[in-house]
Amino acid sequence: MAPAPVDASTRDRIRDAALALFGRHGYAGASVRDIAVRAGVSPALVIHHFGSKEALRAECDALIVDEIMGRKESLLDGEPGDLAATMQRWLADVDSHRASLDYLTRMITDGGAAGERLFDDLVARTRAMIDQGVAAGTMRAGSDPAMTAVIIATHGLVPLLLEHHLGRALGEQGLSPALVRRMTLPTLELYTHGLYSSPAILEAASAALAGSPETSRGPRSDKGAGDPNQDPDPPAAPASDP
Amino acid sequence: MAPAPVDASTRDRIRDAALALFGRHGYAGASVRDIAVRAGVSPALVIHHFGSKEALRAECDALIVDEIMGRKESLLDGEPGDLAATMQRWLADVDSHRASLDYLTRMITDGGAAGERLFDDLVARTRAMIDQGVAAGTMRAGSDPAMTAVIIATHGLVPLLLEHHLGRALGEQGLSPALVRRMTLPTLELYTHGLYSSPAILEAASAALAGSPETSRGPRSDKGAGDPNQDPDPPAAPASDP
DNA sequence: CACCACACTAAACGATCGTTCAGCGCGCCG
DNA sequence: CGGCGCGCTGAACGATCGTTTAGTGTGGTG
Repeated sequence: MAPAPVDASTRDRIRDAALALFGRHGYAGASVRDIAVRAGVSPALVIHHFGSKEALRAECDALIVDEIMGRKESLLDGEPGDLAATMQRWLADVDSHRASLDYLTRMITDGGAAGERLFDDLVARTRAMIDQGVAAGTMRAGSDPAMTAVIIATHGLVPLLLEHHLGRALGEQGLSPALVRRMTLPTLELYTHGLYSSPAILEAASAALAGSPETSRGPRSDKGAGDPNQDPDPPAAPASDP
Repeated sequence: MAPAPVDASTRDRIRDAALALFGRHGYAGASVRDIAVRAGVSPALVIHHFGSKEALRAECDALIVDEIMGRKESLLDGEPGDLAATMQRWLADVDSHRASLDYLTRMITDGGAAGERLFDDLVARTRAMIDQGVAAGTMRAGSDPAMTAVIIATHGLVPLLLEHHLGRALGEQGLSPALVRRMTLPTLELYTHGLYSSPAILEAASAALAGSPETSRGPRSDKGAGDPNQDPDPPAAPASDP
């Protein structure tokens, strides 16, 4: 990896240092002084070049957006799947893109206009990819395409958001290439066969929601949440303890 | 909602204020003075009661863990699914549990021993639930049960982690009960039928991975290992840096 | 009443934050 | 050569941070 090439311009070195530290510690957690030390300059020079810490952040945002969306094509011109393709490429060698991926995670979690645009674009591209897959017959059409696209897109972000937990829970530190590869098959299994072996739960939930379209006081089956990790019994079963 | 009941003890009021502000702005983003103002006391009293800001955080952690795991049962005694069931109940009316859910999100994302234990426990319970489902015949057994449990568990956390984006992308603000309900069917569809209409992609990826178990120069099928969703990959956190 | 424990506060301390300021050195242009 | 722009720095400013200190009032107990 080449975090801080000495031959780069001083301004670029500061920007790269900011990108690395914002990504690792968050915007609030990375001080201008820390950034200056990493870039080998004085804190005053950081402000001199960028005007303020917030403006420096904006420039980092723009750089990452460029890197994700592709420098040469506009946001929506490429193939629908190329955002995912870009991320795939990044996955191939994690280490060299670690700073960018860290920063991307912060953009999505820290909240901000740039992060919102990035997320919305990711959802839009996922939606287009699904529509294309449905048209080609390789994917199933869901009952709520907009929501399905959001769900699929967010599921794709999980390894980014929970990298640390994923690595730790599986005996590695961080998200190694080996871990990424290990995720492939179980993920594809889930997206090919699902988890449930019968449509009983889906049908039960569907019937329950159709029966109580508004806030349901009645059926205890309001499983609303996004996870299937609810108890394996059908929606009618009550959930127990407080 | 009742954020600060006046009749509660002062100590509890401080703790509740800290929980709300830590959840909303993060640990670093919420100052002792802010917490004191919200609790209607002086900043010094916060330290007087809890010793330090970090100790206050620890008490908030413990409170939330208690609330999630259930006050009366030990962490692993209950039914395998009851952690998910608890989250289900919380999501059923998000507004009244807003502070706890926000804090839970921070615990998982901010990194810390309590958050790690929480995550690991969630994965363990998810694993147990899947094993139980497989034994009962209601779920399919995956090729990598440990990884499958991690994936399913993390997918369940998505609505929490990306609440803001989810709401915005779907035209609401935050995670409304209506939105939670709307997620139910598409999620269950995904977990029942999957996304792909044929096992072709899974089989291709399976063959490719079997052919190159170690660092693969990559199946040239552009989608090969990749599916729509896996985008991510994060950086690890090495120890050192200036 | 005397005494003390304790909830509680005002003020301040030292550290660190983002930012400003005055100035230094050096290369370029007249 | 003289001046000037500019990359760059050390020092400082004011704000805010977590925490400490010294102290006040009050209520219970001897």
